[in-house]
Amino acid sequence: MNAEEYTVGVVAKMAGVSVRTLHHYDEIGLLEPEGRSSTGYRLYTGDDIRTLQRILFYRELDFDLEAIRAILADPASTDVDLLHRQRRLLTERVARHQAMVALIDKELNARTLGITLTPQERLEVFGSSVLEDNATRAEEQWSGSDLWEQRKLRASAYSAEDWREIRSEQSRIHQRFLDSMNAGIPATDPTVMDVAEEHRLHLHRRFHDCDYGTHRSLAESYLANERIGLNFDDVAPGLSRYIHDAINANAERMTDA
Amino acid sequence: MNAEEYTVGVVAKMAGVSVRTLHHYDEIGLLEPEGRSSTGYRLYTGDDIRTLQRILFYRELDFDLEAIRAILADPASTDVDLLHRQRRLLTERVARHQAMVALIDKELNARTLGITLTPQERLEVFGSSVLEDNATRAEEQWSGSDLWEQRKLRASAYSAEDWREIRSEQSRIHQRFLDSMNAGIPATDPTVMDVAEEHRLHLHRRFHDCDYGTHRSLAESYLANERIGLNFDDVAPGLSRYIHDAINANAERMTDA
DNA sequence: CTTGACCCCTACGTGGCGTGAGGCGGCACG
DNA sequence: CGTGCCGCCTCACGCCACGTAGGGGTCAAG
Repeated sequence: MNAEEYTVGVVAKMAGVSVRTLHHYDEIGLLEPEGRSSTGYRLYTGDDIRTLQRILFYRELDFDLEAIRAILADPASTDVDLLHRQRRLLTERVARHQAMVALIDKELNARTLGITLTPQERLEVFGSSVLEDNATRAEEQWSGSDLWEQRKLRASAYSAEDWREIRSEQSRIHQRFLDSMNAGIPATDPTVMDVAEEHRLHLHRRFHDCDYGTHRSLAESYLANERIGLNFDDVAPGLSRYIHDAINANAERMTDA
Repeated sequence: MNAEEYTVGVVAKMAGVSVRTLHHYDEIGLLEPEGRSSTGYRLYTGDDIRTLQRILFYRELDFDLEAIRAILADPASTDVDLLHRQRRLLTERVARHQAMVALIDKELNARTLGITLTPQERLEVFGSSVLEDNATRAEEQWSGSDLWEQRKLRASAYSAEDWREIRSEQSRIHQRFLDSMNAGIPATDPTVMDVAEEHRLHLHRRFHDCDYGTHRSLAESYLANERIGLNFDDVAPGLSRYIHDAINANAERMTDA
């Protein structure tokens, strides 16, 4: 049963990394195999492999090897803060990538329609969704992260009864969006904007501060998510877009007035 | 109006990159500023900035600088195939990142509950979601991509009238899930499983082949997306999870029988 | 006893910058 | 008119996480 000793090549294949990588980890002392054969072959045990899996996990999260070494060395340093940080980085990246997929879709759509986008048009898109993003990202995402904290905090305080109530509020709002959309009413119709306003107030009361700007960026994220075909796009294709438009129309109406 | 000439520092700030990066791009001839001032200062024009934006776009997609150079050089290579490829890369990455976020959440949850995961437990997670992922990723993602093609193909054929019909089907199904959840009926109740089965048939008829396995992985993606707080979680928190559970219960019932 | 796959180690290469060092250019303030 | 001080310039070396090449031992099968 203790015959679980593997040579580099085997381990490499199992873990999906190169032999050189294992050599490297050995060199820098990040993962030294338990033993060597009489002929100098590295012999990895099951424990080693498990350590390797942890290493690869953190590597995938974009920790550099020194950080990983620290994590492995001090079991307590896998601390919550660190994980939160990584979570934030990941979700930021996901959001950016989703926006980029939306971009690609836009380009593809234009192409299949035979409309080659002018450089200008293309750059507007890049400008607003990639670069501006890059510039203001930190700020935006911080506020975004803040919202999340707030939301979590409040959510944790609700009872099962509260949740039932909240859900019924939500389902009513949701249904009204759906009905309007199915009836063919444009998202910019005042009655639909009213629903958007209710949606905003609902979020504000139940979850987190939600001014018009915040509401707008939430709408963006609905949209970004719809583009990759997740969301409840399966349940109601176009609904994300519809709600998004309504929210924006409402925000404009309210901030102009 | 032609006063749009910017020095490195300005451009760097605008684009959210370092001055050194711009120097580097100049060095390797990837982005050479249109001109220089009499004193040797790099002067970037609006066009240069737009090129930079494209560069950063592709960089975000993990193209190396040589590949980017090629793309920029050959206008025809911004072609549909390439975009499709990039779309796939992006969505794959999004999926992986989302899975990783879910992983982090799991770890965080365990920690706040004071349950330090045993190495064993942790490795089950790693095994299934990271390493196995590494091994079978290509295959999985291909089949996933297939569904998408099918879906798009079919979706493009529907008329506005069709869509109206489809939406009403969907909204009925959606509403039934919501009602059941609000009524406190467990997701594993046969009546709810029936809704899940209808959902599956709906997808199958309207969008793409959808056997129980496919349905299950769709359920997973709903869930993965809920974890990052997007989706219609704002509209109905817990609904993703509820539908997910119903789908799984239904799939089990059907494949066992 | 050969063959071919696998292992060892040494050592240099690479990509995409970061990080000085040493020295001009420009301009606001005293 | 000097004098900071910031921003720009050009070398040029450093860094990380490996890739790659090369010369040579090892192991199991035929």
